[in-house]
Amino acid sequence: MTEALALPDRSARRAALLDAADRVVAREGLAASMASVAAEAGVSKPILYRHFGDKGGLTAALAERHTARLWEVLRAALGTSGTPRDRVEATVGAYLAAIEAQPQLYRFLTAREDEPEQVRGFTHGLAALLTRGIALELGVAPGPREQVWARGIVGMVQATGDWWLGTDPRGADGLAREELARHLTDLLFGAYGAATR
Amino acid sequence: MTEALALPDRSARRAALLDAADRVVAREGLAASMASVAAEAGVSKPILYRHFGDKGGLTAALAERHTARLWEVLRAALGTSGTPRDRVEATVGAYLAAIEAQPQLYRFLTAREDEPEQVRGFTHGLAALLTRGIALELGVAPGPREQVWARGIVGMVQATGDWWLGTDPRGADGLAREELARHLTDLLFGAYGAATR
DNA sequence: GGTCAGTGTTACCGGCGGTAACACCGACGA
DNA sequence: TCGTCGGTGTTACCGCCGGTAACACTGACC
Repeated sequence: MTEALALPDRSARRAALLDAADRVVAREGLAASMASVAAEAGVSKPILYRHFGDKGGLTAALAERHTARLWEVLRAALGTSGTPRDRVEATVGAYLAAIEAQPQLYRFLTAREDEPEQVRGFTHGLAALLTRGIALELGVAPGPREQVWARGIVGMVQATGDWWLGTDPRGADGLAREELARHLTDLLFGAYGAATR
Repeated sequence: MTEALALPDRSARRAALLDAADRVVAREGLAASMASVAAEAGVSKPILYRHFGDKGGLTAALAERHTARLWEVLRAALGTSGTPRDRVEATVGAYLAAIEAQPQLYRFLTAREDEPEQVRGFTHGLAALLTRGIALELGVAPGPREQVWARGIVGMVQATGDWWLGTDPRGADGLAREELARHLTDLLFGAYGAATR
């Protein structure tokens, strides 16, 4: 009974809280605290905790909200016509474009998610998606090899992306996004091995 | 009360403090705090801070102490006779063996090193080492491509290693170290691209 | 009109990284 | 013999964090 009234209200509030979290994360990045999110939303902390449980819950909710859009972009990139290499390069480039557009958000989402087997997690979801994608492209069932490859590729792109965001675009090591994507794709397609042969 | 310590000079004290830090990190991992390190060493916090400046300084000192040994191991692995692929697999395996032997330590050292351009850093050092190694193996001067590849490989191995340490060795996704190293080496040598062709 | 669930608040907790302020002690010049 | 002075140690604190207990208000329902 009361739920019929509470539910729409709750979901609207939740959206408003997430809006506030978005703004704070965009402004403060990794340093975004629960207190600042609450202040930004014009409410007090316990409201935040009643909605999301703890900070991990807020992070997960934030991730869900943004990954939907990222999934679409990545899926589109994976659907690129051309060689498998083209598809990988497009996908890597799309991911890099996403983190370049909202660097603070992605730094926040990929920040060391503390040990307690947080099944939900941005990186975890990304790896799971990629595991399926790889298995599909290879035409096999997902196994340990696909899992390892997916984790590895995600780690590789995240690590280089993180480093890249910290470099001066105009500095000596300034690198265009396309060039970074090309180097990474080369690596994934055995350019290192080929060069040493 | 505090008796003792036949006038240890600064470097001896420093070594004792690092010994204590080693023990605490091995025991508490990421949760290791400055207070516990001080307690373990039987001194008070300000002593720690006078020696290392801040927590980043302690971490850097800990890293220097252990990376020397790791560098040797990796260099030995890179000197393996055989194909380039053999060398890469041996190197990846050596790194995985190191983090398997002291998981808590490596989790601590690779934990998100906060933004403030901490030039010293375990991951940074590793990437720099690998950049030179790759350039050497390719017979070229280190450039953007080598930097990207090094960062990428380090990120890839760290990410998978981290994930692997968290899996149950006896579980369904239990994976032997050698198998993980082999999958990663396959990936680096273009097995994914080859399989999709 | 009294009860009661839900929504909101304030004010607190323990723990963190980091530091100010003070106590002690041996060396040394008068 | 005394006084000062620098180095080494301590205690006790700061501000901030994530998280919560305890209480105030409000409005629907018997």
